[in-house]
Amino acid sequence: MSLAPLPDAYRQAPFDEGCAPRRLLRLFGGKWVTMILHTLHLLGGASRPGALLRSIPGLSKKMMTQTLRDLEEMGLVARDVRQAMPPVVEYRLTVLGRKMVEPVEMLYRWGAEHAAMLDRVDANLARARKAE
Amino acid sequence: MSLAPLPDAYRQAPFDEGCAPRRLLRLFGGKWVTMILHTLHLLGGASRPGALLRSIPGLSKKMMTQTLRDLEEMGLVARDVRQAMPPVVEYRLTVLGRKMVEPVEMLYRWGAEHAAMLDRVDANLARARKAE
DNA sequence: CTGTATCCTTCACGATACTG
DNA sequence: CAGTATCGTGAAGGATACAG
Repeated sequence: MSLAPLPDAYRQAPFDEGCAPRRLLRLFGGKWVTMILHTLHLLGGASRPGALLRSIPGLSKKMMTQTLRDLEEMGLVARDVRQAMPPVVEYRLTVLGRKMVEPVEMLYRWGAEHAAMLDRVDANLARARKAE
Repeated sequence: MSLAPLPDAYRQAPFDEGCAPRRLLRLFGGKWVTMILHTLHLLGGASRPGALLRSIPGLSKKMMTQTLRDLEEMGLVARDVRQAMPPVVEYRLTVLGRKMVEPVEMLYRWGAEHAAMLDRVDANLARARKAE
């Protein structure tokens, strides 16, 4: 899996504080951001909070809404509300959001294809910690 | 940029706590992990700590050594020491490390190619925060 | 069902100073 | 030059209970 030549912008200042890659990683830094984007993408169309919550083991109601709010502010996710009792709420990716999902999908794909490698990394870690 | 069909392992349990993608993201969670891997890769061959430190704005000596130790334990980075005064130390990616660099490079590449999109995300965020 | 408000704990990170 | 030790802080995340 060899990589194509790097674009110019990449060569210029790949290490600066505010460079694009660092900003991207910062954006994905939160524990649930990528999970939620990825799930919204996989479920497709509009998703209700309950479904989202059930789809992501370990995710709490609080962290879900908090993360969704952040994604909303970034313009990656839209929230639709239909007043009723009980209320009906749906979340969906915006156009911008669908584009930002690309790198997330890359990561998920790569991770799934190289699970064995991650096993080795974990095994190395466990052995090293034990040797102390 | 359309994506190929998903591999089976990816379909099976993409949401579980211990699934490969989540482990990958967890591995990259540290603030400096990806930066250091990426830099070791770009510099190529063996790198001295000083050079590394100078290449990554904002990185402190402490966080550098700490992160390098972690990467060593994972088997991604090797440390060569030549006893002398002053001592000569070099870090290089292992075979495993060179493979694990792939997803990092993907992120950097994508980030660089879509800097404008990241600008929009940041602008959205700034506007939303200001509107409060 | 969806969302908010508190409280509390943890730990990742940074600043600083010191050793060989 | 490389590395360690120590202390302090903020922010992220989890548990719980409540509200519309």
